[in-house]
Amino acid sequence: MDTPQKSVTQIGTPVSKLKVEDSPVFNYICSLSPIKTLKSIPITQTLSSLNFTSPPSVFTSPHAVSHKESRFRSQKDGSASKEVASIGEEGNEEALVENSEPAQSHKNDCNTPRVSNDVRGNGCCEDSGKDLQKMMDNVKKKSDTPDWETLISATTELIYGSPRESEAFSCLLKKTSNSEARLRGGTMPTSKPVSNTNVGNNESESVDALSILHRGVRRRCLDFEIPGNNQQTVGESSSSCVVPSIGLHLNAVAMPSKDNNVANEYSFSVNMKVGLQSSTTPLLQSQHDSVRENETGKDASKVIEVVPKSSGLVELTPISPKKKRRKSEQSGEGGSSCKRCNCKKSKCLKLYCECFAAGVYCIEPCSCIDCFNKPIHEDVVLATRKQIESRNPLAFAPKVIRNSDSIIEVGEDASKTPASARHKRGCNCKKSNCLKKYCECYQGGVGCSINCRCEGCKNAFGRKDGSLFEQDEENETSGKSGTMKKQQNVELFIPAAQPSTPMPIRQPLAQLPLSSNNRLLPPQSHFHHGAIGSSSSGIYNIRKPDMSLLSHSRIETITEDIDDDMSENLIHSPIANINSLSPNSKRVSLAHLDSSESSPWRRTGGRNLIRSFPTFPSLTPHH
DNA sequence: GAGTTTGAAACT
DNA sequence: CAGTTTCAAACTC
Repeated sequence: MDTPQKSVTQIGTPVSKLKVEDSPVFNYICSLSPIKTLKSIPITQTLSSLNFTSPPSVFTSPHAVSHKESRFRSQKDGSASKEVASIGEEGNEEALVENSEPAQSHKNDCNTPRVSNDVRGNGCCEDSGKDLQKMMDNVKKKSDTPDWETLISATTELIYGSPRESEAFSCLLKKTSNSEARLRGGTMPTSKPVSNTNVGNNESESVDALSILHRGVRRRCLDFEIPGNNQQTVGESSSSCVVPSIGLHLNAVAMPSKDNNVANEYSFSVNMKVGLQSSTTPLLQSQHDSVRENETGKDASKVIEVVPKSSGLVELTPISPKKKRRKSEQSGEGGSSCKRCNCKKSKCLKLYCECFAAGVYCIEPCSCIDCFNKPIHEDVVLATRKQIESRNPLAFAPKVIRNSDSIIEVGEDASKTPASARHKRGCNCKKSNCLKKYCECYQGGVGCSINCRCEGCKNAFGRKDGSLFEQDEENETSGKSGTMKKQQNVELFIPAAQPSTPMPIRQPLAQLPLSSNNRLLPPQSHFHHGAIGSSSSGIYNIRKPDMSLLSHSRIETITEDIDDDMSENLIHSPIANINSLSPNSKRVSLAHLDSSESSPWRRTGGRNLIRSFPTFPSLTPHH
């Protein structure tokens, strides 16, 4: 919460305010037409908007940044909508507000109520300067909303040169759900009118789209994620996708099973991107939701919808707690579900909470009680997190880590142990024989190792004693140690016992660049683990990495898919050249990127290459 | 859906 | 560091 304030403060600087207020044009415009207004206000705002996106903040605290933006956005949204309303009919205003709420609101307390209130509370046109300021104030109070819009607005501002314009634009976008509008929008005039019109008519449609977006973003309430969305929205329809914040995706990715890491990484990457880069959205889409893509017929709408979904959210649709769980079980395995917790006593501030452990905020689908793992309580979350980390620096680190060796192995010898990925601390199973998800190793799709203190280990992914799979087990005689490792089966792998259904081919793999995982396909969850960055990279904040974990922190996602879309997008880590095998055992080559490369996202021949930023950007040593 | 089992996390 | 308790997910019925 603190960090956001900074930005807020910046934004709220008197200077901008004065300018805005002073501008005669502004007043005039406000009262009359949004369009003009847009033109009237200039640079000042732009600057402030820029501030929001400013990279520094991002680095400082991804979370915070996102917050800022998100908040800002909500404000803007509110103001924008209000503006429209005021301009138009008052009656509509209410309607707008109402509509807007749904988008933002969540069942959970996450943010919703406030937003709506704020929106209503803000007067819009009266004084844009004041308005802005109010927004800032409100922002502080508000929780967070993810915000694409913020990004968009920022972007648009840049483009348009005036906050108002951008605002109008964003509004338009929202309403229309059409990115193209933006393009045309060069002329803002249309924008407001459009919005008004929409208000009365298409509102629901546009609102829905927006809501979807919002939800997607908020789902996890990960700030980082939002930015990406925004961008997407903004840039979107055009081929240039917005740079999405990976965060979104992460969430999505993360969800399936426990994979905090993933989420973290994404978020991180998001931060990096906050600056508004071009996006990779497609990736997301492809990764998680190629399916969904089909749903929307229109590009623009498509974009919008897709984003959220990919972001993780799956959960656009509210789900009852129970379903939640089930869903997580099911979809989770599929790899596309989100994390949802069901905490009752931990307030979601302990590692018991999957969301917290994963470095993500609890969201709507969570059925937790007295949840503090929300943007609103950011400070608490961060503090708790620190505390836990102080106790155990690796608490939020990926649970599954790859051996440094693995890299080498990957490139050269597929044959090596599948187990190159191992659980950080090892399990301590006594009764489950490491054959159930109670076992973290099993759940993570990795074999047990020396670190494990399990009894009667029968881990299908590799037993403590060194045997690889259950098959071995069954074959017990042959199974024992190392011989088996060599088989390529491993690569293709999927333990017979594997609980989860085979990963969809198209399913993206988030993997640790280093690990041999690339070759292995663990049960669904596997990829999560691999992918996952530690919380350290986390959503909540970025901190210096554990060197030991760094390698993991990067994500490599490769989508290989049957679906064209999917296949086209690749996310990979900058770290090293890695040849990874898809589940199919197809080889997916990752271009090796240097971490140094400025832009994470790359397009190659029409294919989108998305690179995730290293969790720890500069730090990545990797070996 | 309720209850049980399990093992990690937290606590002492 | 070991033992115990707490917790929530995983699992069973």
